[in-house]
Amino acid sequence: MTHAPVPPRRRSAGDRRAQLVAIGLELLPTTPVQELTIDEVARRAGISRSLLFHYFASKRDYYTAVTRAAADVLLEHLAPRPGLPADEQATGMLERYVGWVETYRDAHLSFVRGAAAGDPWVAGIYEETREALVDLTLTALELPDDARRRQLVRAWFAFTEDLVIQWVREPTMERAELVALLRGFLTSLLDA
Amino acid sequence: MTHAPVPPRRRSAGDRRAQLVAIGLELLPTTPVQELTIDEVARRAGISRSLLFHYFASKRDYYTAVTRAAADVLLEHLAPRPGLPADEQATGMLERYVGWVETYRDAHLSFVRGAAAGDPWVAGIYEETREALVDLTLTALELPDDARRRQLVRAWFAFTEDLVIQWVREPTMERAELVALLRGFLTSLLDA
DNA sequence: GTAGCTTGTTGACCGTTGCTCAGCAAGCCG
DNA sequence: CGGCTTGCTGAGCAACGGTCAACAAGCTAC
Repeated sequence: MTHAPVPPRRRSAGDRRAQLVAIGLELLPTTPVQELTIDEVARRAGISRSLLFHYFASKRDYYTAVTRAAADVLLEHLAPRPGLPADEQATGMLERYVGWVETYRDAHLSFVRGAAAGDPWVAGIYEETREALVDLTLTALELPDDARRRQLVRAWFAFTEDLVIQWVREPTMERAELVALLRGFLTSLLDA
Repeated sequence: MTHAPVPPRRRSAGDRRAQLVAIGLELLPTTPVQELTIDEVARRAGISRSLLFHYFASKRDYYTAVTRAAADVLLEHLAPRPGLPADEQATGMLERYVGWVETYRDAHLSFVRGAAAGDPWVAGIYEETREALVDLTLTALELPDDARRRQLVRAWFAFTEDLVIQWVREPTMERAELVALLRGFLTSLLDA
């Protein structure tokens, strides 16, 4: 009698899609998005490659879905908490951002890397995410958004991203100091 | 009588290597580094795939060589001009950097993108380049380099990179203003 | 000039991977 | 039971990275 090696179950379309995206998210921390192979994902899901192509038209279609899912989780985590005074929202977001990078280090780095990577589609998704973050920040600061301000906030976010990632790897200052520094630069940038 | 379609010539090892890297550099602006195919490169060089593998052990080996070549060109362009007073060096570098991005827009974007991309080897090369730029900046400012300062300068460079790329796409201020803003940001960062 | 060495160069072949397609089979309704 | 929808598979193709044995261009040595 052999241990029947997981008899493949029939699932609803929604379930399968969700399962496949979830597998992609699990793999994200260890593998750059575009490098994960269809074979591997299908194997983990216990299905054939063909089935994956039934749900996602192409490999790109698949990993953009995974990337978008990752972006959504991040955005939701950073979303402003209602009921706080407006000027604390920005600081709160910053603190949540730092906490996020601290907690999900590798996964986040993988996400950022994959996002900036060669593939224009994935890059596009990350662009959207950044724009959304800029929107969040500007409304949190109750500032109107002209083109110039958007550019500055976006660049400030690049600064933040880089510094936080470095800081997590080698903390050269107190956590509070880091947040204060980032916060201070944002305001001084927008005042000038 | 047929037009002999470019009779393949025998070249010295050095020539071939240089030619192949040059082709990679030409392709950089239009194609993310890791996505250029060996077939395409070989075809452009008028040689067989096999020959490329004779000079580069693997595809990765090839495109890291291309990436390194691109990085070298950039570094050389930014290198401090001897004979200038120390405090003008930083501004000069900044201006050359802005000019560089203005001139080579797509190629540079492709380089940055490819550099941050999934492949750890390519990412490593870009890391080195950034570190070298940080070194250049710190010595230009005649500052000692502790870990904290390095982090700040690196993050500032991320800021600069992002802002300049955005600015080239949509100039929201005068060129001089941009350079002054970046320069001012750097000094105020290092004073705090 | 021809034998022989070095070395630039190639074509044939292999394994993997993204992707297609015809068709099987599980569940459900009549 | 027959027939319908639909989740699902296996065989197979094309493209790509990579290997290998062998050819051939140019040089030197006799």
